[in-house]
Amino acid sequence: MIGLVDCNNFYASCERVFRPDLQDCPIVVLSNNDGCVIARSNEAKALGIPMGAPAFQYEKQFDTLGIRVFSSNYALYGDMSHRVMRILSRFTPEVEVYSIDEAFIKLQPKDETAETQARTMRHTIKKWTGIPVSIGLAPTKALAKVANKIAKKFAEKTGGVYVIDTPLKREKALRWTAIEDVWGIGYRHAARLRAKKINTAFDFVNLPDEWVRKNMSVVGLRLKKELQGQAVLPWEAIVPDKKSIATTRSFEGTLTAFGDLKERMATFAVSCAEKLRRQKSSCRYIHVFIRNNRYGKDPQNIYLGTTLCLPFETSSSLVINQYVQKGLAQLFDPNIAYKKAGVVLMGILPDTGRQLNAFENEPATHLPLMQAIDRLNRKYGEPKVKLGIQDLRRTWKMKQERLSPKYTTQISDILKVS
DNA sequence: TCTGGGGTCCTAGGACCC
DNA sequence: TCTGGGGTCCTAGGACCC
Repeated sequence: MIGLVDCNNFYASCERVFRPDLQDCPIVVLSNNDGCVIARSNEAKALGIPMGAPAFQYEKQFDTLGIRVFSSNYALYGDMSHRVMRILSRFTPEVEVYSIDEAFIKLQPKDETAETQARTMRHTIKKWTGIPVSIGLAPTKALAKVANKIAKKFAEKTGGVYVIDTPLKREKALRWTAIEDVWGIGYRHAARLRAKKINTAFDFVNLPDEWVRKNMSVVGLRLKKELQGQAVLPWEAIVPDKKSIATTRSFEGTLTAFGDLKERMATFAVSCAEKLRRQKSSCRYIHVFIRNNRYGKDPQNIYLGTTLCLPFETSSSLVINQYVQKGLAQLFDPNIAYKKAGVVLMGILPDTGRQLNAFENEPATHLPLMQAIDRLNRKYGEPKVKLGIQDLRRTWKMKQERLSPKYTTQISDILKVS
């Protein structure tokens, strides 16, 4: 039996763990730069705050409706996520972490049914971390997703756990699931299917294979089989290496000065390189982009981007930044107010099995230096060792006006009980 | 004034190979 | 009249996920 464990309103629930006074309060959590709403408690959903709502447009409603607003606190969410995942692995060795707040699990029938095991799991997670979860059980991943939705939607009746284990329950569940709520059906396919009078998951699985294959590719076909109870999606036992690594940010205002942009891009380059070294890989291509405000009244969407090819694989912050700066210099146009920029590393390969270059003495990886820097920065927190191009005093801060304490990862933020 | 960030997979078509 | 067959690699764009 495959289970999908999903933390309910994860970010909002994390904020609540250390603030029991907010138990029944509506809560929203904002994206980076306090831009838009990316998580809502049930109460906030009931008050009609949509996902993705721009914060500045909803300030008044937050205020009048008594909605508590938080900036994203990824130190907290990441740590809470770890705790939940660790608990899961106490119950079963087969855990596939799917996202920060979701995991697939495989449950073997033991003395207890899978359902009973799931209920114990749910109880334990709540007790040990304070995070409420829902669990859906079914023969396939896609059906486990459906079961999970039912478990969550009818929590009072299901107690947060729902099992699809008979053809009858499967059909009932599929009839209940609106087409746009199916995992793997986005708004585009949903619109096309709706136009074809395909309104539910049940309608979808009754479409002919050929039509699905032709219009939705093998991805759609796999989904159909999964919903019919035939498991075709692979089980990812280990987290695969990233195939691309990006650091991109919107700026609080806009930037026009070349020097400012250079400095910010260097920071993105260094951040990407660090992530790359963390997975013990090197990259071959670097994409650099700068863009204006896509919501502005400016001439319109301006996206300047270029992809550079390195002469050898590297994970050196120095080399990567050097090429990022080269790309930036090519792109920069002084007449544009830049709102967002980023660096994307591609052509990523593991360090084992590195391709040597016959025409270079030694690929520049600066590995010992990089490792020393990584160790220092890990040990002392906040990048203490930076590149010369990065301004040492200026630390570009995101707009985070409503950040909660790092309750679980920062010693000075730990709650004091008296 | 203010609108996130980071990913994956698939397909079609062009260019090329023997 | 009739013009092969079987591949690979790369890129851009589309669609999706959390």
